Amino acid sequence: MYICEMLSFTEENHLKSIFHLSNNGTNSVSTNAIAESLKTKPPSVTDMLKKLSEKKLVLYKKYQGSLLTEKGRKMALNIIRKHRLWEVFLVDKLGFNWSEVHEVAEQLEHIKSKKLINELDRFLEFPTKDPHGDPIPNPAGFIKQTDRFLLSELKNGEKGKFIGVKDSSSAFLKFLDKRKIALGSNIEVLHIEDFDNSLHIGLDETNLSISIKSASNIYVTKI
Amino acid sequence: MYICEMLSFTEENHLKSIFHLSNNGTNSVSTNAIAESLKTKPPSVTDMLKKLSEKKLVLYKKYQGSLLTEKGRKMALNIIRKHRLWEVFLVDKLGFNWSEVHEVAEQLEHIKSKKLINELDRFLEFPTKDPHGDPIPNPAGFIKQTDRFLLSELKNGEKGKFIGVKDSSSAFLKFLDKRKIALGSNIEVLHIEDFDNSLHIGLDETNLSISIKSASNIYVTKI
DNA sequence: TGAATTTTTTAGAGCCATCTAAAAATATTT
DNA sequence: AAATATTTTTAGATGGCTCTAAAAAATTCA
Repeated sequence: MYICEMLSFTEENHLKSIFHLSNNGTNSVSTNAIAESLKTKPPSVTDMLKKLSEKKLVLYKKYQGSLLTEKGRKMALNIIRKHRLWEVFLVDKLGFNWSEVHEVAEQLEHIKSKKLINELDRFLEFPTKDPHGDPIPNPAGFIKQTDRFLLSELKNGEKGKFIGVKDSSSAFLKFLDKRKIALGSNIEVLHIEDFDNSLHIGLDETNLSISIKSASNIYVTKI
Repeated sequence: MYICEMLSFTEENHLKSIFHLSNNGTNSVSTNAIAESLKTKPPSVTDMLKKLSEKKLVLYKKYQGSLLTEKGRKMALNIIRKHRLWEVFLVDKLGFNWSEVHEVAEQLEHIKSKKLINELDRFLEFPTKDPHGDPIPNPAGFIKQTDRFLLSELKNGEKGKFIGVKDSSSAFLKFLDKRKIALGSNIEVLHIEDFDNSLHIGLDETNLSISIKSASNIYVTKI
């Protein structure tokens, strides 16, 4: 029988970080980028890459960055699945705001129990998106990404439906809350300011103006 | 502002173990007993006791055993509160059997988030007992124990209501399941066998016989 | 009470995850 | 292409948790 080896929290966090930095596991990722995203130092990452490489979860060649193997990618997606399901639980069942769930989910995602996560999935009625609009991988590690654009990529007059955020920091999510920009909102680009590239947008019955920086953190589907 | 310091998993497990071995924190506990209950070795426990002693969670004098301080007792109860609330969640919401929850709850109890546990408590509608009949401490660390006896302490003809187990190992819980002995069952001691102290008991409409060992793992209230 | 036994601690080691400082490799710039 | 800058790795150290082996203290027993 195949026993899926136990990874430490640190190992799991590295896999997840590589996945996120690599465009769904397709690109190779630099050591420094991983270190920065995990708020650790490059030498620690180098050590970990060697370990993950021995476990066949990462392809690692000195000085050449690292790439997830298929096995590593599957494990990363499993952790992400857990993270996102827990986020749904926290928001839908426990009444958390979408800006509060990340830190707690970072802990919950490391709980080891197949039954737990599958029963949680059922309990939540098999959600397909987390509270930030990100897709939830299925148990086999399959994930489907909907076609999406950054709001900043839309041209004058184009319309989009807000389906996700790029930066899901608490600060940015609270920023959106304050402006009543919620997942599912329809947004129309009314005008793009030449001077600072800020956008005038129509949102439901109101108009408002947001910076280019904010607009580059908002994913939309064109409608 | 008072920041409640972060304990490691290991520290938390030691506190919990001391609590369980000390009759709710009232007795002093031997190093070997802790080691055995945590499946670790005595020298590791000695080291940990020194650390917990420095943190004022335990009163420790060389060779004299260790006693929880009030602060240590509160922290232990907080971990137990989390453990038991998660057990309720697993059984009531996710459909786990009471014999399956312990290992997962051992992981979940270490998640750090006040809001999480308080919202979970609310979501579960403030349960007072876990699936094994053990009382759930309140957020302030207050726990109330109902008057109880071991089934093995009852005399011929006495009746009790099954309210909890002493040994909540998966094996014992499955043993009870098989015999349809469930929390809340009314049990009458019909006869105590001289030869091996085994008990003939009446349970609902049926009679059955159980060993003294099993009977000393079953808590009842006299009725 | 003195010897034997048990319990507990100390000493010393290893592993994991982390760090800093310095060396090596790669990339960039002039 | 050489000099410079950046990235990455190596070397070496630390702290947390674990262990075994041996010493010390406490307890039990004869």
